[in-house]
Amino acid sequence: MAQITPKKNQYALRAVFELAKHQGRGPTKISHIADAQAIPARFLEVILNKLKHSGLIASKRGFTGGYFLTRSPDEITVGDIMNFMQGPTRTVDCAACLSKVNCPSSRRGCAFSSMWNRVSRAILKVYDETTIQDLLDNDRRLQDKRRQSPTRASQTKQGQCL
Amino acid sequence: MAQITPKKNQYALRAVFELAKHQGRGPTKISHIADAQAIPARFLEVILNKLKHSGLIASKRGFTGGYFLTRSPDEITVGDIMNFMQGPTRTVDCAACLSKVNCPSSRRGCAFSSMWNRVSRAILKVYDETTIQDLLDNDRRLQDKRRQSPTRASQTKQGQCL
DNA sequence: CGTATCTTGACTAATAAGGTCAGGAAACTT
DNA sequence: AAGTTTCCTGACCTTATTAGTCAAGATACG
Repeated sequence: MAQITPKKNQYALRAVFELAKHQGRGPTKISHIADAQAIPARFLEVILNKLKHSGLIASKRGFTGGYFLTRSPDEITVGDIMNFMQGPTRTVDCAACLSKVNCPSSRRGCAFSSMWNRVSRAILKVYDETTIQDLLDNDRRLQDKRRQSPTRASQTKQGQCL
Repeated sequence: MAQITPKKNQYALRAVFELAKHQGRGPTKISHIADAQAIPARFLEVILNKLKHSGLIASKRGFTGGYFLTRSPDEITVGDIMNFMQGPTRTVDCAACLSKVNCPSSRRGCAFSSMWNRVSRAILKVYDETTIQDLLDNDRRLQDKRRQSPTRASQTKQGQCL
């Protein structure tokens, strides 16, 4: 099935989400994030390292080291993460043009370009409107629900679902 | 770069678009569509054949054969094509869930699921709102513009741009 | 010093996308 | 009826992208 966004980006998002959970309580280790969010640790190393270059997260080495957010969760949007992870914008020059060289899209568009642009913007809009804090709130709300009426689902290990 | 939708789907859309251009003038041959829309002919065979199973298009064999639409272009949406091309919906069960087995998404959701669902719906909405006729109208409008102020871009072979 | 952590780039494996081929079946033309 | 032109079908191949691993190094703490 066509994925909305590559796993790598999902991992990045979930890692930031996990960091947000620990916000204010010192650095969080890769190994912990990997565990909590069910991400292959070695792969996560690569991702977090890349993500560091965005400035959204920072790190500290050594025994008490780990990663942490540089801003509060309500000042980070999903869009910040997604945009960084997939180079600059899917929006420009005729999003899905097959032959960018000959496509005069940016000046005049082609029959399809306006639709692709609307799609791109629609996706971006959702990402930009969603902050990490929103996700934390979702999470909290769901946990409360589960506490009220526990089921088999509530036993499931954390971090399985993106 | 991450593609919004695979080329196969883009080809399908462009093929239907091309058929719409010839609507009412008898079947259009694969070879013509392939040519007009710059799609590899052999690949297009596969795509059109699949698309036939959606009922959106039909075919006729033999010397005067080819493909044609079964409804008028304003009764076909891009969503019809996209939905058919990529199996049933990207929306259900936690669109991007990593571990569908353990994910209780459909009943309770996870912190991320509501966002993924909003993304899916946003995409689908654009697709569903756009008819093939809309694309034809775009195309017509752009051609008129070009006729008024011809540039190098206007010389470009047709069908390069999705 | 020793251990635990991040850092980095190069490497490999798996999967999906993109595309091709050959042989057959229908339908028209003459 | 013969021949040609088209669609039909499934199996096949190739390439690009995604996913993931590894090893050696650098930093920091105790």
